[in-house]
Amino acid sequence: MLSPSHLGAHTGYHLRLVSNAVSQDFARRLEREGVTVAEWAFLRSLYGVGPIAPSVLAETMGMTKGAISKLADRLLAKELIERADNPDDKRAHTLSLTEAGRDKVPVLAAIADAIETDYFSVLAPGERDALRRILSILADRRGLSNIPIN
Amino acid sequence: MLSPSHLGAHTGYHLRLVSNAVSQDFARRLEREGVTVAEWAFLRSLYGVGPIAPSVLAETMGMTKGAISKLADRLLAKELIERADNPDDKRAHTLSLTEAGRDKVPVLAAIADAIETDYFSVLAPGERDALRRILSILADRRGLSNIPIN
DNA sequence: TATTGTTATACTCTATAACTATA
DNA sequence: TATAGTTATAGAGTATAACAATA
Repeated sequence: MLSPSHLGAHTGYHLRLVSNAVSQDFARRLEREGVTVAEWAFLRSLYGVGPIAPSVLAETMGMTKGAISKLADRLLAKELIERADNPDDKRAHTLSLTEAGRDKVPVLAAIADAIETDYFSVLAPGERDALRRILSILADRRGLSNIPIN
Repeated sequence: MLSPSHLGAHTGYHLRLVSNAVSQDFARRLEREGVTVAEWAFLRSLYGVGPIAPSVLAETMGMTKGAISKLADRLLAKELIERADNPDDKRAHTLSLTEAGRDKVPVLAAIADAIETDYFSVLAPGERDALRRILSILADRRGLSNIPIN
């Protein structure tokens, strides 16, 4: 090899470039609503379902129990979620949205929708479909199902 | 709207899902060489060019001066870069690769190449081209040129 | 006064592991 | 012993701002 490949030679570089821009913009807009991207994913995961154990959330969100605990602490402090004891197992408990949390989800979803439009409406419909299809191929191949936070 | 859009409804979600997987795998492999993704980008930016001022690096890498200072401190400690005074301006100085740093870059580039193959060779050539083209459209539209770190 | 660069502070996310309480 | 969850620690990234030295 004559010279080591440069940063832009890799698809992953371009992927991160666009992904980070979208995520950072999303994070900035969510910040005005007082939540982070991780908190949005957490709240959305709780929306429309019954009380969930932290361990289940850790599994579906691809985070450790410790990370879920910290996130839950913040959301409890913001009174967007609430904790309840599990009567069957005194070690365990469940998390669910408060009324304020339930009200918040559609507001946050609207922000996510706005980001989608702002960033991806420059693509022709066929292009956006192609992007989604290619990303699905890559995700499926790796068995990715966790919720991306960064 | 009947129900707030779900996490997977947004292209940005799928973008982060794949981008994070690639980056985290890349970070894990770089870790064995004792560097982070940010350090790789830093080192590659210094490769093949003359001594560079931290402020210039901050600009090209899209990081603050403070972040560049911290990165530079780590790379100095690892003896992969060196600092030199600027004789024309006593406030300023420049950064450049040490011999060890120059030797390291091709090794790290090979890791980046391996990641490229591992993740993206599942795509047909036309698909990979389409992905690169679509990402370019999105990056150009936003004037993105910074080096993505996450 | 403005600029170069360092340093300090603070916050998010990540990972590991020690720990408590209960099973 | 094993499991549910919390808490502690540490590292990497982000951002803002105070600061020293020099222009």
